[in-house]
Amino acid sequence: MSKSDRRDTRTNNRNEALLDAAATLFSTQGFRATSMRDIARAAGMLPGSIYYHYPSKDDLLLAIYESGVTQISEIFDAAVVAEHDPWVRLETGTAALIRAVTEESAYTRVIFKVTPEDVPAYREELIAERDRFEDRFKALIEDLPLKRWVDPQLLRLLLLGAGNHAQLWFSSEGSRSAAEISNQFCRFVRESVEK
Amino acid sequence: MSKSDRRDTRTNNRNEALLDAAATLFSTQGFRATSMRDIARAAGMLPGSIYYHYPSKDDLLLAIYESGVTQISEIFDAAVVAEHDPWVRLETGTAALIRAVTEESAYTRVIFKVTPEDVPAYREELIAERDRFEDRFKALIEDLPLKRWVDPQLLRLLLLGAGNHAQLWFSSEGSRSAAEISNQFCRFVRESVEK
DNA sequence: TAATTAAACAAACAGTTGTTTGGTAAGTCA
DNA sequence: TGACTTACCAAACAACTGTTTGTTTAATTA
Repeated sequence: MSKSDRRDTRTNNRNEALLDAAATLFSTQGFRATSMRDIARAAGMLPGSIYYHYPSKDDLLLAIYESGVTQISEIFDAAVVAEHDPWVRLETGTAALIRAVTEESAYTRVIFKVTPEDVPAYREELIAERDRFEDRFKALIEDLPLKRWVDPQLLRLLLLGAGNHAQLWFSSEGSRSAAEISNQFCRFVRESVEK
Repeated sequence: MSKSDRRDTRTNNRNEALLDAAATLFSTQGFRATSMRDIARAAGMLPGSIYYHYPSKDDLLLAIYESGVTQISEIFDAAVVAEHDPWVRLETGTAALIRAVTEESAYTRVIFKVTPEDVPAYREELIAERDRFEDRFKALIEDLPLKRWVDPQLLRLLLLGAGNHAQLWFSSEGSRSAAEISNQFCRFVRESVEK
């Protein structure tokens, strides 16, 4: 173990527990409903100690957001890369989205629970982060052979909006898996819009 | 003008201005981001005066929610009642939904901006109010002649979710009207799912 | 071993939150 | 006219908010 490794280990040790605690609380209660004291308690430290790691509550969220978008992007890419048919790619990508919204990690769920409007100071930054993922979804739609009357942007917003909304009704004990939901959603549109 | 009329007029005079102010703020900033002082200022009264009309901030929201659901239900019914073809009914109903989410009154927009989880004390009540509207949408879906493999519940959640999400991207100066969006959304699914 | 640094604690800060209290002017009604 | 009610104001309340400060402990480094 090198010097810098040992140092990083020590440096990031409680930092990770802090991020985990904050991500869990933000993803379940929301940003505004979660206080720094809530986070500190869950992370096993005092409120003031958080400020050694992050200069503000907003910065704490930004760090979680960045990590969450990186995670969902990797999950998405991994699911899609193996497929070649554009419709299969759309279905596996949509399934990855629904998993990220409803299950997966607290970090990915934060992205869909906390809206950029909750943090005016970092509104632009959070939107830019989101776009890092949504651009991937956009590319998937653009590869589809669509009828001339179809507005690809609206097709994207239909699926993205429905996926986002799954957060409110999806239950992991429920009868339908993310894959089944994704399969239905894509079948709902394919025959109508495919050229 | 009868006694009770005159009394109601006086009683509800500023009450209405208060509700309007609160609905406007809740629908734009959200529930938690809006303080009683914000509302009082917008309504032209002092913070404490609000408590003459409503016993708590939560009750104020509940009143707005009830009014909003009544409004959207009337708008929805009025749009749908004139049509007989189930697909046309779905399209006009969806258009009414999108209008209620994005334009229309502050009261209808509050329903989609403020989630029941924002007000734990009235969570059940708010969900029940929402259902008053969503049941209408459900009935529309149930009237559609669908292929056997189609799960009507998921079809409902697809359209409802996408409509809900329009709140985040719809712009009234944008190129697409609520009717055009609704038309596209319904065409996206019809040929695929229709028996 | 001595100096430095990482990572926290303990306690307070100023501001904001929803809410309560006591008072009051104007309108209603017997 | 006098009792009562409506609809507010003015001021305070306790609790909570994100954040800052000074201090301390333990590990690392020179």
